Amino acid sequence: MATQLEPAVPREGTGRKKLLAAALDLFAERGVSGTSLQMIADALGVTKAAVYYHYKTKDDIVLAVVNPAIEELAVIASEAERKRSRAAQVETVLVGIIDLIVRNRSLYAVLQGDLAVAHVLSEHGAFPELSNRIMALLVGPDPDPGTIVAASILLSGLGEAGFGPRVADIGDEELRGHMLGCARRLLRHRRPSAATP
Amino acid sequence: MATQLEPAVPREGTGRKKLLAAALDLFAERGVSGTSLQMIADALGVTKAAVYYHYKTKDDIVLAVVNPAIEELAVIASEAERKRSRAAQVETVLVGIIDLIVRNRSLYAVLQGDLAVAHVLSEHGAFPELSNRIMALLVGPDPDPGTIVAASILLSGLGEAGFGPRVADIGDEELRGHMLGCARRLLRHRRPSAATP
DNA sequence: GTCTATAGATAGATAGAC
DNA sequence: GTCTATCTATCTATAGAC
Repeated sequence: MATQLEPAVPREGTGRKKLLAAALDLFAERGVSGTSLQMIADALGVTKAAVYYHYKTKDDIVLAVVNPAIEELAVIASEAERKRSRAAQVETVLVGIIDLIVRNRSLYAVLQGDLAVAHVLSEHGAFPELSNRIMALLVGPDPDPGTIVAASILLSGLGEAGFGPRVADIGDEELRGHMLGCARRLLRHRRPSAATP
Repeated sequence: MATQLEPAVPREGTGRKKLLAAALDLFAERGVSGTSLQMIADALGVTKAAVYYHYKTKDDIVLAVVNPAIEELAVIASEAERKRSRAAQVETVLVGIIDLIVRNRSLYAVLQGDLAVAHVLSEHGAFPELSNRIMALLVGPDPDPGTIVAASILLSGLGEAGFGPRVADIGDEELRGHMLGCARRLLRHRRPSAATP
């Protein structure tokens, strides 16, 4: 099930949990490259060495912060790929991703907006492939350039907009609805020649 | 006039021009915080000290890279604010920004996607105010949350999508058209109660 | 599990020769 | 204008005491 009630990265907890929450806040505010282990340690009120006890490298912290979102995305993609109709595939991806974004607004922005994260993921994980799967689900087979542009704008825009200050005071329920509306307006324009079976 | 034939940051030139072009490439690929002055110097085949001859600080380089785009944005905003009808204001902003993005795809992504750039601009410039002006032109007075969400998605999405690898092989003319289509689809949904005079 | 201490590398930045 | 040389601060990361 893709829809959960808790955010992917808990705001409170002990040890690693608090560390990841603090790191996420800093990553979202200053960027991964702009965040030092010293800042993370200071935010927790501990020393750098204490941080290194939990994670061996900075990359490990980045991966640990971002991993819950990636796993949820993988679940969403698999769920969507099991649907038979194109419309159901698109709908499953949209509802799943928007729910993920709204539930944890800064995490998705860090995941897809930070170049340092992209760099780490391209080395340590299979995220590019997952990203391609999701894009393929959105645009379908043999997409025209217009659909590719629309889907690119949508995926980037949703992630960044969810974290932006202008939507900060919009409630989860309402934001979800508006984002879904935007997504459908963007993707549903003219149907190509082939009909959906 | 907002539409120019040359990109805002020239690809070739001498001295400062080449420096800014190299810096932009690195900023777009690794992020500002992930780019050291040594990398910029190496890209030019010179030493760090040679870079410091042209610009006193790293922030100065960031500002110099991003400044042409900001100036163009200011021209677009002023041009749009002179229009009398809301529709003309929106159209002027959309055409101007999309032209700017397409003409120099990585520059706008760095300008609005990099947290380090945002940090520098909030200290050294009046970019937040300009950003608010453009947003206000897009959403109009007393915007409903749905319009704010749509405009946020649009502005973030256009910038990031213009630089993305998926649209890299789409020509300028065609990309411009698709982006304009997406923008109009996103912003033009239901009209509020007030009619446009 | 958290600390001190420190290594080793690299960051941004400066002085002054050429 | 571009260089060598160097400074200081900070970075990631490790070793080992408590």
